[in-house]
Amino acid sequence: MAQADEQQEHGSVSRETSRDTGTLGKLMVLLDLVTHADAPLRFTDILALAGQPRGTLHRQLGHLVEEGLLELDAEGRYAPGLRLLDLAARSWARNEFRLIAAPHLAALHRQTGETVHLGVLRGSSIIYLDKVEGHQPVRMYSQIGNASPCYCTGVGKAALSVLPSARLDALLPGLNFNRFTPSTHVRPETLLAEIRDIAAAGHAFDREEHEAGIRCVAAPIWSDDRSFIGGVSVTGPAYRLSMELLQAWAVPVQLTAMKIMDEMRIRLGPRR
Amino acid sequence: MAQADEQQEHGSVSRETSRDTGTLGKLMVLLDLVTHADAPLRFTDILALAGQPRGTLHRQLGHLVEEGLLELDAEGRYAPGLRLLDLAARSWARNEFRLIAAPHLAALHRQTGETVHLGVLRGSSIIYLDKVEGHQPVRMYSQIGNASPCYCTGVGKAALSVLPSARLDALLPGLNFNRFTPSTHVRPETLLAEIRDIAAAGHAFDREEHEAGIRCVAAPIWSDDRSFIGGVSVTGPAYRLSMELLQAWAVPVQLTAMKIMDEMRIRLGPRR
DNA sequence: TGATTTGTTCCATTATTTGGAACTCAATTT
DNA sequence: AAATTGAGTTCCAAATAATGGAACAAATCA
Repeated sequence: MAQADEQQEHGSVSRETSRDTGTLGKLMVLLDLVTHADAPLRFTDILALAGQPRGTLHRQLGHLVEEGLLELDAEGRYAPGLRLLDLAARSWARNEFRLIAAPHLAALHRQTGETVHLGVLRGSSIIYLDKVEGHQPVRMYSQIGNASPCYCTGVGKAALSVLPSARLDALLPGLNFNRFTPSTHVRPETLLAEIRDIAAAGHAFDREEHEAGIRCVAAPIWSDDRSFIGGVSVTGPAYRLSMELLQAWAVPVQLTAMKIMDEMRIRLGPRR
Repeated sequence: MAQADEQQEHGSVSRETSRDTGTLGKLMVLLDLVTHADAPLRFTDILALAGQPRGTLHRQLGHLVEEGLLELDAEGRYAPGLRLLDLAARSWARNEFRLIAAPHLAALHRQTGETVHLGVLRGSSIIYLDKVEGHQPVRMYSQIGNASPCYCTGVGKAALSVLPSARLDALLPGLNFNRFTPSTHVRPETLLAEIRDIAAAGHAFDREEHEAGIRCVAAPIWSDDRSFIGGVSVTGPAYRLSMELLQAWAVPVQLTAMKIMDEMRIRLGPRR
């Protein structure tokens, strides 16, 4: 089983590295297809995308629908199912890392007045686990649970800066750089150079690299054995957050990250 | 210590009606086991709960972990995986019903100043799809995605009131009533009687039936063919929301439900 | 009306899952 | 230190489920 070890899926790209998870793997490919689409898919659309025999696909989709992972509307279109929400809600509610971090995020928010994010590195994506923001009407799922690329987000670059070099070397070639803004990294070399600087400084900036007009400063959070890597950030509009201000906030952001790590060692054991 | 932040409702727990979804069904049982537990489970715990041969279980869990649906920590304990968050975020972001309802929920919130919920009936549970609330620090997953029983929530009882009687008759005997507060319904007869009243009135109250000190008024939302049933509600603390006030709010809540239904007919087609 | 696209069912073949047992490794007891 | 227990992992013939081609409906089009 010469399988790629651990790193996986870069965003919405198809999974070339087919995992050896038997039947489940095939079904997850379908689930990904439907959830990554930006509109409900007809049977034939999926047929073309999945490239499987009609009979097989029909049964697979039927199973996914019966389990509530997909939903089939009256017009015969497949959409992500509500079962996913229930499962995710439980996953989130109990996540130990998030629970530990929550009070520290709140404190950082009070200190800065800007939006605070908590994210985890998963493969080459950052999955946002929590955020604390102001009074705007809540659109939480718009961030929480969302997977963003690691190469153009503050939390992502901070996370990469504490990744063991072997894993970093394995991950970099697999990235497919997407130029979101003029300042997005698009070459592994420049990214790697910045990651070195970040590792030395202990914090990372997002200089409008993911979204024009949005800046952030982030610090990495990691377990001793690097089996867990994430980060915390303060984000806001560029007109309000000068680079000087962000530079000043690097200290409280790093302190927050350290407090979270300290508590993780206490609560989850120092080992890992 | 990480547990217990969540009220544990176990609505339709064990699946007696083993679905015919082959391998997927068996894996989903495991996923449910782990996500419904209130702490990470060790291999042996799951072995006891699932009642399967060790070899089989080991491979199944391995597949779930490899797909990111479960996570295995350094101490050998299984917890829900982050992949679920990503999937759910996409499911939520695109949900047509939620998107249609959102502006109407916001309007209702402006009108009442209290928390507004949007929920969908799924089996015998209400899954909350959205909420609009005040300025308190956001704990959104604490509601969104959460499955609550239908017999003791405003949205749930409103939903039941528009359920075709055949489906209601099929659903009632399967409920296992859990007395959350002194006023929780615990017998199908009294629940059925109230549902009749709700059907006549067009709105439902939650008189501290799910959580002591919390009241709400809700109205049902349904598609013509009843393939889709949900509801909208205004919720708040009993000391602030007298029954008279709730009674007065029944009108705007019902109006909100109707506006949402009107727009659903336009956007999703009147057929269903 | 016939032709075409779309969705569904069937079933022999094939591949995966199953489950008992043997094995490893660590912790605990004698 | 040796033996015992407990927890987790690996193996492989047998049982079972998935596969995919083709035939069958059902809608849509020309």
